[in-house]
Amino acid sequence: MVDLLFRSLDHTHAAERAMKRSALPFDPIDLHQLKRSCGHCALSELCLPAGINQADLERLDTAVRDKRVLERGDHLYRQGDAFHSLYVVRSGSLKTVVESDEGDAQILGFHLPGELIGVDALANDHHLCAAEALERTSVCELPYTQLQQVMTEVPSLQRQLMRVVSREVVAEQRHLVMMGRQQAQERLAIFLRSLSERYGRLSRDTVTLTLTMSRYDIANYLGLVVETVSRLFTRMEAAGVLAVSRKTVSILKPDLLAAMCGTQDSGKKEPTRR
Amino acid sequence: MVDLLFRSLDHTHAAERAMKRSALPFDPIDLHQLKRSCGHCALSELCLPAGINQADLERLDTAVRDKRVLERGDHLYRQGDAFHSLYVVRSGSLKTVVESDEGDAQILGFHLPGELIGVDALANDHHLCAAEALERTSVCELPYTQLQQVMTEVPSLQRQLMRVVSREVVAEQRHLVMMGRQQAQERLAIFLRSLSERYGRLSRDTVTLTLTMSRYDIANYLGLVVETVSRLFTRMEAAGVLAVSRKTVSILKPDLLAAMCGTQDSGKKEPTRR
DNA sequence: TTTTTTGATTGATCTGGGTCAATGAAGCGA
DNA sequence: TCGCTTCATTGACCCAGATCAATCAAAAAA
Repeated sequence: MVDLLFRSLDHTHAAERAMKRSALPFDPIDLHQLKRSCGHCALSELCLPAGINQADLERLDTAVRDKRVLERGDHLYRQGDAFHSLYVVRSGSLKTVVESDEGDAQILGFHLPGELIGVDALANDHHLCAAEALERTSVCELPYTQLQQVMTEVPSLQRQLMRVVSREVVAEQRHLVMMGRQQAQERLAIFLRSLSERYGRLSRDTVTLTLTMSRYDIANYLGLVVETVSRLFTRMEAAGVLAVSRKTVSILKPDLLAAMCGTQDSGKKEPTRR
Repeated sequence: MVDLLFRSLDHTHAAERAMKRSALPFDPIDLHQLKRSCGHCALSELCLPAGINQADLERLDTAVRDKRVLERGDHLYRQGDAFHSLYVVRSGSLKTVVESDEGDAQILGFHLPGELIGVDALANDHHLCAAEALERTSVCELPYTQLQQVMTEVPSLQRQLMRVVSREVVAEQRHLVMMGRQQAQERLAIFLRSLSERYGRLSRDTVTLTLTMSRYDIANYLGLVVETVSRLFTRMEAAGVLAVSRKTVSILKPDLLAAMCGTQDSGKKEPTRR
């Protein structure tokens, strides 16, 4: 809750960091990735290239700038920054956060590989939220003017972008329903299931999740308080549904977890209306 | 909380209604509007045509099907319906609602003239929420395949559509922040101010608002219960901020209302974290 | 017109989850 | 290694807003 002096060009800082880093020893991920194109990307089916043919893919590659790498806590962009590019997460994870004038923040989402961020900035050419890396994270940068150009030439890309943006809208809607209708325990259950499912799409382990965000982040995202989240983890572990150890959470009883997502009326008949 | 039998084609019903209606006496609005094109529409600056030149506007018109008119309570589409078109509200207002398996609903938004709805359906070709008219409402239908075609020919339209979609994302984000961080009174204050501001953009009275939605709808939208909303109206009227009479709400002290939007700490120093 | 239904308001009471406070347990820089 | 800071957990208490219930008014049906 301190400095929110808008820096219009975070890019410069990132560039500096990138240069420093390349002078450092072992950083094999970076080097590999720089050579890769959308056509060879493991994420292609989740990402913009989905359903686009080979020739058009090459065209798309011209609109993708070199990947950027962020360390934990680095900002991809800050609230108020001028808009230049959309970003696709390549590896790692980020959170997007809006901060109100009063100083309190709301986390809008956690973003895993293959997911697009920055769409909110299209409305008025400024980022309305900040994007911050939760761990070492690399992203593909899509400078928007170039992307637009390619889209006019490749209609299927235009269609695909709309689809991806729509996914973003849907995710926000689900978040909204959670905030409006769900009880605390349901929220956490939904969050964990959704995370597990998204891990699954990335062909990761869907049972043992490694949370890259803090309890504070989880609580904030769920519209709760950190103490409540902590208590819920404890309770769900006691119920045998989860095994919790710090950042590592294992889903021991997926069916029970799923049951906790609905309005878990363990006695009432009619669902609460509110 | 009753019938959610998905009808894949609500269009047919609307068509029937339209025919019936045209046989009825006085309905001058309809007749006028049918003649109008995007180029002459009073909403053009708020809507898709914004920033598009005359020649391209004519092209856009080819992608806009005849307007549809809905009566209060009519559905523009239902949850689960197959996706065909986006819609722009022309006059009147609608609400979009998701209903969970458990039967309880969450209102995602209220939609005024110039606003686009249906974007969430692009993700998987099915509407994930229902859109229901709150009063007699007319919309412009944009069949998506045609819209796509025109967009490939008119890049500025493509850009503009992304901008409008982005506005939708931003609105959802604001809703989310409200649900996550704001107290009950702040939520209502924010809601009223936002409504007033949107009325202003439509050059309507920003002081005396005519609410087209019920208290239940407002409460649901705000993640509250109808009793709470009712009490808040009473309290804000007692405080001299509002004059409330059924569906008509006048903002007597806009500055006070604005002050109620922030975390109104009438004593505390640090803003609550949560 | 009267009856019925639906929407809105108000009061009394209860509770889920927030607030406050204390204690551990990592991680980290020096 | 030792403080120091940050993150996480747990307990005791409290309150904003939900629930329950009753009344009233408007609108729709009869």
